[in-house]
Amino acid sequence: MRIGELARRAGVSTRALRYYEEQGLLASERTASDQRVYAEAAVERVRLIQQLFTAGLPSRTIVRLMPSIETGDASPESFELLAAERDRITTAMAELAAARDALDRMVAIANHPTPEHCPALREPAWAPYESAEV
Amino acid sequence: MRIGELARRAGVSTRALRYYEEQGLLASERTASDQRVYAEAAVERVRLIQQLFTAGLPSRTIVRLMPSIETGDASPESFELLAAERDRITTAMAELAAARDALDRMVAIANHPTPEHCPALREPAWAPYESAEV
DNA sequence: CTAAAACTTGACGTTGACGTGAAGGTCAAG
DNA sequence: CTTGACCTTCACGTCAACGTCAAGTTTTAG
Repeated sequence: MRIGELARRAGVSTRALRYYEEQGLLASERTASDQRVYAEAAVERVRLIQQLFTAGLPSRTIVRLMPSIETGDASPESFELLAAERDRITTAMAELAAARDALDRMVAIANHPTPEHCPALREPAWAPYESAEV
Repeated sequence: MRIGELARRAGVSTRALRYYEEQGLLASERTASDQRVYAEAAVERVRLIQQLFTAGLPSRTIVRLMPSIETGDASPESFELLAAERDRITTAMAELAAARDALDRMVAIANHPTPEHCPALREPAWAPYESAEV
């Protein structure tokens, strides 16, 4: 398949696919007139790349994981990289949960007509801030 | 307190604090010679801002939430915004979990000497990709 | 009094994953 | 044959949250 069909099927732009190739994330065969040709597996490959981008992995890191993706082996460096990224993602999830809790506290307080009775007010991670004391 | 102390206590740079003020996220009093002066509550305020940044909220959105933060009220628009961001964070957490699972599958496969016996190979979200069929 | 530390505004630089033309070749259909 | 969809490379633009000088002022310590 050519680049337009892959883009549609994988849900990305053709520009993104050329960018992936430029970064060494996605190989392609070429026709006699230099048009890119992809195998079926490229669709899922692109979706995996997108997933890793969404998880905050930069392209350089994904490139370094490519050998493991292609061959299914685990060089000790790749393994370490996988573990490190796994930890980073877990940390990011915890930070998201903390931020969501902060928003939830704001919602809870906003819903209370008498905030004096709300225990969340006594853990003021978002303490009211009127102005500075000169 | 002045900007340097606030920066140290909140764990950010002075540049960041001036940026927050520029974006309307953090007010400050000024001395006669225009130096910034902050109240104690600014420390936690900055930490909240950092937490929301970490959660992916852009400064424009945080600015729009500021009235709720300051007054503790819930204008319907602020409430909608809070709910929308909460949902976005929940979605982001799910995406992170999915990416982490993908990395875990790679680890699991790498640990298997005989991948034919590994059931994860039959859900190839990361299907092997050698080259395109011309 | 003086030197260092801290502060001010202003303005350009960085990073990553693309967007967006420009200027032109290629390919299936009528 | 020609039109229009699709493709190529090249290259500059974008956005956000700051980093990093520059050049001058203010505050603090000795």
